[in-house]
Amino acid sequence: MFCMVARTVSTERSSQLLKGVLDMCLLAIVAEEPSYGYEMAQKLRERGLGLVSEGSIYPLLSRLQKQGLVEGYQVASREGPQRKYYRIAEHGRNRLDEWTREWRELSIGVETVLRGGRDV
Amino acid sequence: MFCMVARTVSTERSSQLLKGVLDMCLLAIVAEEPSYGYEMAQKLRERGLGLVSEGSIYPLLSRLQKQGLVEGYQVASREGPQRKYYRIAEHGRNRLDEWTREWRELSIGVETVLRGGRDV
DNA sequence: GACCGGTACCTTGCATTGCAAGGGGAAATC
DNA sequence: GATTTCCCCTTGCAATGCAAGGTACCGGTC
Repeated sequence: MFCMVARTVSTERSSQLLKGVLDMCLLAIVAEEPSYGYEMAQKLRERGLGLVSEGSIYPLLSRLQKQGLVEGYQVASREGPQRKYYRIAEHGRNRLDEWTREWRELSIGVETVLRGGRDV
Repeated sequence: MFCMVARTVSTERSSQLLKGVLDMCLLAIVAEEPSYGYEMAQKLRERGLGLVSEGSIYPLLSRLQKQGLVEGYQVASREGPQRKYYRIAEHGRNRLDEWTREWRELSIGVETVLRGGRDV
């Protein structure tokens, strides 16, 4: 009843951290194997990115498709409406590599700053 | 003359990754020892976050001050105009810890996704 | 056959954040 | 006195993710 407050990890704040990372994550999930929006949201949750909302995912997938990084196709389902699957495109795989590199560079930089510029 | 193009690592993209991270970084720098805007920009550059622009730093510092996370004070300099130093406030130190925790959580989550949910 | 919960997708309005591009002024060096 | 380095600030602007809302399909139950 009153548990909905409990695990709001810190939504407003953390959602800012997601900026520029979400599209990379979706691309990474699709690179592994084709998937559809609803399932991607679940996977993100499983892997510790529970704060991602569906409202962010669908527009993003459209954008990725428009950019030619993924390809979409319809598949019927026995447990609900049609699913819109996405698979990664050649172009998307390269982009994912770039983004991953940039992300790691930034990530290392941030850690360096957090540690006061000492050691690694 | 035409060298300004050379090291544009990938600004537009990477700047998105900074969202929600920059204030934490500034706080971390100030937590280490008091500093001023211009110097913070240099430190960020040294530590691998060269893409940060001064235009982002000054408004951010004002915000941090308004939120009571840092305190500002003027100091004369022999090598130019007055410097506006900032030191971390009690409240800021706690906030930095929170933000750091959240950042690491997210960071781990992203890595997990990038690795396809396998291993750590 | 009416209803419900889970599945699955999408849109609008909004707030936050960082940037580029501009400006100004102090001290030192030439 | 002109230039350079230092040091601060502001005004648009664009990108991104969210909340909140809506639609619709399906299988099962009553």
